Amino acid sequence: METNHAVDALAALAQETRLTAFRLLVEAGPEGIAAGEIARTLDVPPPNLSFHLSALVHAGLVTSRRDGRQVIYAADFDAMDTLVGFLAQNCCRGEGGCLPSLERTGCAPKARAGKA
Amino acid sequence: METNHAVDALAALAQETRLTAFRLLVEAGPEGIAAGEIARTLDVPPPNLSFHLSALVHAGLVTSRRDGRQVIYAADFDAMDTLVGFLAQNCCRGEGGCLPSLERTGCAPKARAGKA
DNA sequence: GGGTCATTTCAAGAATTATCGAAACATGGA
DNA sequence: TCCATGTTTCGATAATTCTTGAAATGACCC
Repeated sequence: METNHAVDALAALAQETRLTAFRLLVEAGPEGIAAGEIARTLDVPPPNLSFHLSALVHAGLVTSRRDGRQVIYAADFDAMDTLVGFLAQNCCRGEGGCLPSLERTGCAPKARAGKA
Repeated sequence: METNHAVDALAALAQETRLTAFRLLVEAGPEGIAAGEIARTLDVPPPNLSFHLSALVHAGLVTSRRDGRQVIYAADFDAMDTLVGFLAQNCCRGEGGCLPSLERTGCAPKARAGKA
């Protein structure tokens, strides 16, 4: 991941409405949520939300597809993995155990017996 | 980690000069680097860099201490761990293995035999 | 086609953030 | 004390981003 791309992704999440929307999409899983429902849940005017959602799409963190009249947005989990991976590398340069928080989240790769 | 704090930390890293400076500080380790040296390395005017460094300090990602005439900045690894942990939780809600990239970085907690 | 719902685009203004040069501040040494 | 060095603060400007309401687009149903 290049620095520029990382800056874009970080900037996309560095805004309250967008971060909250993204968390909502992550919770919703691959099925995603319609734009209107996000707007209602977050109590954000639709044009405003549309602006922020397209920022997330532009940053590659979210995908969109049309379903009838609705537009469904969904988190791109691979992109998030890439971003977290980038940050991890910039946090500890590969020294094992430098991200102890990950133990609590359970998000790290499954432990393999004997591997250090 | 509250959403607001996460937004602050993300915003701090969502700028090229700051992200580059932070990577430099991570590479330098706990000993840190003097402000002037960072400015020279990044070829950024000192007042400009000072502005960005204080943004990183304000976000809690970096610490500063004076050493004679110089001010030494150092990455706060705990803060970075907290941020990555926050993102991880917002990425996969605790489902194991949702951040495969971490396997490559080697940053995740050491695997424990038998633990899944 | 006409009507309605869901969403986006547009244009303008407000707010925030970044950059720059000049000046101020702090430290150490002559 | 005076000077030199390293860094920050100040003030102004430039650039970017956010918000808002109005209008446009796209899809469905009659």
